Amino acid sequence: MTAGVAVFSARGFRATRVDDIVKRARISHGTFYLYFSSKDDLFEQLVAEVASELSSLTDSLPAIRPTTESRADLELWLVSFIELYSKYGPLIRSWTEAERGGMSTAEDVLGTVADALTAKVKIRKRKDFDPRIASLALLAMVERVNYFSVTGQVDEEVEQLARTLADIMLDAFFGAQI
Amino acid sequence: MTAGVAVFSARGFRATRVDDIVKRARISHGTFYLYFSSKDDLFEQLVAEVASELSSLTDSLPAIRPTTESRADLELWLVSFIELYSKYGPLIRSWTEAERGGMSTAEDVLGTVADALTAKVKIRKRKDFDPRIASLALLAMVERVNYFSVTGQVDEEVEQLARTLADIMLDAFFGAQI
Amino acid sequence: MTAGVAVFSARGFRATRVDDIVKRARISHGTFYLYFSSKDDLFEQLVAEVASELSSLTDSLPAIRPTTESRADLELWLVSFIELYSKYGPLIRSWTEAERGGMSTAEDVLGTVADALTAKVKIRKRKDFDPRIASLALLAMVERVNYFSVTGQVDEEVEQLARTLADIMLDAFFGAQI
Amino acid sequence: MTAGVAVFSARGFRATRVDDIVKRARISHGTFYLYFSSKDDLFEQLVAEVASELSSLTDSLPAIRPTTESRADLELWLVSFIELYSKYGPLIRSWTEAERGGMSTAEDVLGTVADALTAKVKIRKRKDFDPRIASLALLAMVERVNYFSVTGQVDEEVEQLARTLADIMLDAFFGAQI
DNA sequence: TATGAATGAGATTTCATTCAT
DNA sequence: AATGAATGAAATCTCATTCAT
Repeated sequence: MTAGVAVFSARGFRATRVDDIVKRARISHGTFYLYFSSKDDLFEQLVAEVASELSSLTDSLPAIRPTTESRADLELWLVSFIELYSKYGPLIRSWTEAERGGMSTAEDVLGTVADALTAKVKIRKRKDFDPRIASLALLAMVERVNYFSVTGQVDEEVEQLARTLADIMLDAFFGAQI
Repeated sequence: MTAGVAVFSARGFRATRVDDIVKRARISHGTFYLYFSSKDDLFEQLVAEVASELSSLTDSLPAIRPTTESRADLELWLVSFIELYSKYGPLIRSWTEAERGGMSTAEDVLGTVADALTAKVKIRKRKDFDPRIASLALLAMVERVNYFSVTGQVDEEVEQLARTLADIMLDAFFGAQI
Repeated sequence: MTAGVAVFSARGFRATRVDDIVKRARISHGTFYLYFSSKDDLFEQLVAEVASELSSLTDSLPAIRPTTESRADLELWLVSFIELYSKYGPLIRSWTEAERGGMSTAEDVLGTVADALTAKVKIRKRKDFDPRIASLALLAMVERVNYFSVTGQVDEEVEQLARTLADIMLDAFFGAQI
Repeated sequence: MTAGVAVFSARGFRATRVDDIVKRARISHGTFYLYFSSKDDLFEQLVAEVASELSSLTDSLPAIRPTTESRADLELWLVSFIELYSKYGPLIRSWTEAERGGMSTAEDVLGTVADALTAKVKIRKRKDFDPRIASLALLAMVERVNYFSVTGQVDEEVEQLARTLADIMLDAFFGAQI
């Protein structure tokens, strides 16, 4: 599974051959099929793992309020979120690869996280925009910034990133900096 | 090329067979190879087209200031940006699929747009965060929201989306609502 | 036909595409098929031309005797033979490419020349070897030496080559230098 | 590889389909590509093998002197050379087919053998001709005679052929029969 | 439990030939 | 008489999966 994460992340789902995976894992093709019924199966197991971690993280999302404590909580949560993305970001991207019939998509899962975030916004100072859209937007933001961070195109510390993103999120939700 | 956009968008790069493309274009395999030297070649031409449109759009990005006029300009620009994404979003996503050796990546191009955006922010009220990160973040946001919009998971009008996103961007840059 | 000789010579029969030929001749595919019913047809016409020239040359082969005059005649003839090979050598080689059903092969034609040569050897001083084998051998020799000459790996004048080859041939037939 | 020799010999490089090879070898296409990365690759491996055998044979070439012992040695060597040609002759011919970029050509290799032969001629009674040309010429002769022998157009025993060819060679080099 | 050679269906690509203009 | 875009049959090559050991 570790090899799977590595290779799917590097090449995307369709482009990775099970040969790539078994070579990296230093096992034989036969052994691969002893543990996974197919390439799809491995991918689905991986995705289930990510979805589950993402779901736990979602459950731990703090209430979002325009207060200093809430801000600190959000920053901490964002650090975890960013770290999850550091590990699984490219895998989640490859999950997005179109037409994987039946399987829940990365977008579905992120939609769920966005819904949770929406639900956590306790006070709405701004009546003029849909908090769900904002949530979606903000998660995308986290994801992308993390991607650039991972690829070395942005070189801030995780804590600094979390701070910047928390700023943007709180401004977005409450219309002014705390 | 139109058929190419359609099929690559629907199925992703690796998953589309040139047979899908020629069937949709109602031409033969032979004809396909008359105009494109390979499946990769078609994809690269498509990508070049998108990159070029994105580049033109980037050039037309207005100055970002905490004023009402600037806000209106930004909203208009965002409408164009969203529309470009409506057309090419899934293609850009499939562009991300795996290391496509040599070719400039979707991320590279978006990084350029982010740089342009950064340069357009004329007044910086907030000294505490990197405008480049903010730009990256905000574009990701636009992209994602658009995706949900295209797939029908969000059903606001383009204008309403542009308004919401402009709000978030200006708040992010200037720390307060105009 | 000129383009055909050039391209078949350079790439061999199977490897040349009619596209190569029409590009070099600066005509269209349509025009090609106006004059030749197929790629095979062009090749066969070319081959017929070569076979005919070779046949004329064969007819002019002088009697081979261990005399100074005969030697001079043979040298002159070899000059013509070498020149024919300079022009058509690679084409004849590509003619050799196996399995060209029905068509007379390059080997058949060279066999005919060898038979003619055999018939021209008027006096046999050496009873211990088959003049037909010698003829075959000697023609091969001319062909090969010419090939190296054409490709610049041997840089003697045609006349010098003819002299050397005449020496070998006469020695071969009569067992001693004239 | 055995199947490859057989089919390339019978049909030439371009004309043989990998389907011909796998059918003859009674394996699947997949298996073929397990061992050879392409049709070209198999051919190159075959060619390397031939070049290596030819090179060994070249190393064993005896010194050429106008003596009875030398003559016997040369005859023995020619038998080996003819036998090599019986096995690989048509393959070597198909090697000649067209520019096969990068790969050493059959002509290059034969040039090497000719150089070795030149170097082995210990005494030069005749100052009037280039031994390299003679060597080239003589090898061509062996090759061609062998071809006719293989195709049944000449039906002498290998030993008899070797004898005839040795005669021609020694006459050529020393200007008189031993 | 592990292996890896073998498979074959399916993908991409080539190119001689045609035919409407 | 000439064109060249279009064709499609046939070739090359890929890779997820199996199975005898």
